[in-house]
Amino acid sequence: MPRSKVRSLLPRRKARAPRARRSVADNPALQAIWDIVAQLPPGSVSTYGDVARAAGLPGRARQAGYALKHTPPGMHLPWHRVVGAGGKIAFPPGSRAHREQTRRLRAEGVEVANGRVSRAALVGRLRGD
DNA sequence: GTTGTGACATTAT
DNA sequence: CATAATGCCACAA
Repeated sequence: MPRSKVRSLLPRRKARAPRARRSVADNPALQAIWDIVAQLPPGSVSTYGDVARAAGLPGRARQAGYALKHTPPGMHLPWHRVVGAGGKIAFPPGSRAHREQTRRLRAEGVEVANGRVSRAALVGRLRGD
């Protein structure tokens, strides 16, 4: 039996949006995330999940983290305004990045204690509340 | 192809 | 409070 025929009998898989990228910077998903982060006002803090959702990528918090980890050189984003669910800083406690983020947040008047930002600083939807 | 990883989130125990 | 189980999905190896 010809391969073409066999292929036609195979189970139909859910079609996914085409992803014809040549580089990281061309990835529309990352662009969307960078865009959202860029708009976070000073003194406010959002979460990876919320950023992803605002970027049209619900349920893809990890992509938000990936996007921030790969911001192009020269693009200065307020990455420090993004933390994990519940306001927890995502970097390992004591790490360079962890201290840096804490420092920057405090410089904007955001209270940080035990690797957590005060609930009041969280912007937008924080489930319930 | 498969497997492992990760700046995550949610729910259950 | 902590840990585990899932779900999620792009990437790198």
